[in-house]
Amino acid sequence: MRMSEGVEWAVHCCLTLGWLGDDRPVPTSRLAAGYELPPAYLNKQLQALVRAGLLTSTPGVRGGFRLARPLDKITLMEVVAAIEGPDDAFQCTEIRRRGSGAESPERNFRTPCAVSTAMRKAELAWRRALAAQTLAEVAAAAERHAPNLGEGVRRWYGRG
Amino acid sequence: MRMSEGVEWAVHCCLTLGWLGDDRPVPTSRLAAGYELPPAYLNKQLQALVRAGLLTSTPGVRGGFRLARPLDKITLMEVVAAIEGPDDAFQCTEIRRRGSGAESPERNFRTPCAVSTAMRKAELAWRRALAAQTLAEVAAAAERHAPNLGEGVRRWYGRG
DNA sequence: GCCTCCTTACTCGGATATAGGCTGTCCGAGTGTAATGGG
DNA sequence: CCCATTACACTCGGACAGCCTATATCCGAGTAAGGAGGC
Repeated sequence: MRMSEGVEWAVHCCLTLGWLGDDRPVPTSRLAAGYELPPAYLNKQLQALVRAGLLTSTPGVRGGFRLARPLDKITLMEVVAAIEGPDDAFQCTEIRRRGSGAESPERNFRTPCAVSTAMRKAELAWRRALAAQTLAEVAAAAERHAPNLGEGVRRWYGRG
Repeated sequence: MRMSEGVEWAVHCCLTLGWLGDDRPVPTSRLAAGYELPPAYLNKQLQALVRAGLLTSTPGVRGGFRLARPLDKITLMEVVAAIEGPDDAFQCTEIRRRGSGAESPERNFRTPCAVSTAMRKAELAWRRALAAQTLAEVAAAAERHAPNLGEGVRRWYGRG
């Protein structure tokens, strides 16, 4: 079970957009250069963030992406869901009904599968932990070890 | 991010072995028939459980697999780790060091990446929730809705 | 009748194909800019 | 000098290949059972 690499890219790009701060959109090419990522593929990931309502895109010459909301209104859960999709990692295929289960009609399969319930319980804890952290908190944690991080980013993007 | 289907198979097979109860090993072909699963591929998953120390295998005519420990000594975390491997779902590739980061030598990259830390925090919650649930508890939850479940399984496997 | 040996069938274990999804790339539609020509 | 027009360069957006892992399968090594033969 490996999470898509796009999640890492998406979180970092959102943080960068937050540090830049102003409302001028940033094109994919610039963000890709800022992390040495393949521009076209990064664009694909940013499109997913737009569809999820986390970013807004503006076409045209001075176009690009900007945050749809401030960082303290975006949770890690939203970014992960935007890239990875809404499905749970564990997907119950109801194998309990097949084979031996099919031959015991006295069992009621209306009640949810106990295995699925247990796995879902754990995933819920994961989702809660993701939803409890906003991107603003992550940005603050990053700046705790590098106080002038935002300034450096603004300088690199030519927005000092 | 989709978890391997083998996790579901592994948990259900362990529960079945627990319900059978006795020490006679159960071959893969029988377990596969009990859930209508491809026998050879199920065997591969059970091999992983053996390597993880959850099952023991015995070759030969009356061979097969049996539980290495009782169900209350096996957690969901162990089964997931046995099938999915020990790696975290989110793998930090340190993109912060590339591009703009490479040109700011004043930043200290000794401290862990804040994004990675936040994601790891959520995954830790997931792992804790998995480790807090034993297979015995899952089996008990399943029997709560179907009291004679174990008996039905034993009958199907010819061990009434 | 009992013990030993041998054949045999069955099981696990790893090596080998196949498929689906993530990764990566390319090209077209659209838009704001900037130059250019006319008034 | 000012304004309208037009060509253009740049951006997003979706459609198109490549690779890597999960899925599925097959065959060989090993083992214990069960039967046959000899004592």
